[in-house]
Amino acid sequence: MILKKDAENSVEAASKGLPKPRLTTGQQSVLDALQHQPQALSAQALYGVMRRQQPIGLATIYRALDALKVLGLVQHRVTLTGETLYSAVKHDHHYLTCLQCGVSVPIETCPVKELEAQLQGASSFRIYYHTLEFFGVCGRCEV
Amino acid sequence: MILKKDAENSVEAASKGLPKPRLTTGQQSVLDALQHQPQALSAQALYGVMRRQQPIGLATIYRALDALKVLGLVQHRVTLTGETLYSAVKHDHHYLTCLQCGVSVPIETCPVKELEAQLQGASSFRIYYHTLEFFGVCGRCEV
DNA sequence: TCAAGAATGATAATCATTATCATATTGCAA
DNA sequence: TTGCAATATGATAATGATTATCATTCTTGA
Ligand SMILES: [Mn+2]
Ligand SMILES: [Mn+2]
Ligand SMILES: [Zn+2]
Ligand SMILES: [Zn+2]
Repeated sequence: MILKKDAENSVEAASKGLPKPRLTTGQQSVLDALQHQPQALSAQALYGVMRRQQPIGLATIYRALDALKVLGLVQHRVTLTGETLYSAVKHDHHYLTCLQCGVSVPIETCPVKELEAQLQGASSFRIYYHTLEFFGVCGRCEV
Repeated sequence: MILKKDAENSVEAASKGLPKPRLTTGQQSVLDALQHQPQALSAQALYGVMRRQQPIGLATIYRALDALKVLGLVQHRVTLTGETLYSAVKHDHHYLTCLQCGVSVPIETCPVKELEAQLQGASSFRIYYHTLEFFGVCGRCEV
């Protein structure tokens, strides 16, 4: 009897032109969970969310996130408090952050698309995503 | 007798238009040390460098770096390994980094100057610096 | 079917950063 | 100039996120 437990392992994102990678069950679970989240999450937060659905280890989540990053399926950014937030690679996430109180305002515009394509061609890199964040002091915090 | 130990506390950088802040001796030392470094350093590395010249505590360095950031005199960025690197705010430091091996290639171009000025005007923020980094996989790491 | 290799999960170990707290320094009023 | 309250500093403990271990459980291909 053949177990039909292949969840399609659909990998589409940035991996165009690369031999389609097969994800482990852990990686697939983490990717699914991330794609169902409205905003970026820390590994620990993801752990809290996922363990309610299925048993999974924190180490597996960290390993999966790293692997998914290298595959171009997940992107990351580091907050001022030092925690890393992960999200599925869909659209950009850029912010204007106050160094004093930490408040972050999302930025819609992104002027680096062209440079990215340019770098992609000029370098030997396959670029998956980028981080762009402005730091300063908000009006409430300024003297 | 009046001790002439005021090291001018010259603060020029991004603090244009703000009441000139007086730096503590610790902050001034850290700023000087950073300005004499050719590249960004971690707080720990800075500790190693500075303590050879004068006695200073690691906590003081961390506190000074935070204060200097809020003053717009120091900028930071976080590496893939999780350590924060600091540098005096002079010019931008942008990179193209491999998620697999960690190699980082400096990028000269920066297309966000305009957006920054735009945000500066549209928001209530006083913007000091920004981070911009591209992530992907380098040629040596790609399958 | 089965063994080798890969993945997983529980847990210990790291390590950068923060919090404490006692001491030293500074700035300013008297 | 003196005295003191506020601030800064430094040694060290505590924290917390991430990583390393390692025994166990899947996967996979011969
Ligand atoms: Mn962008
Ligand atoms: Mn720039
Ligand atoms: Zn603020
Ligand atoms: Zn690489």
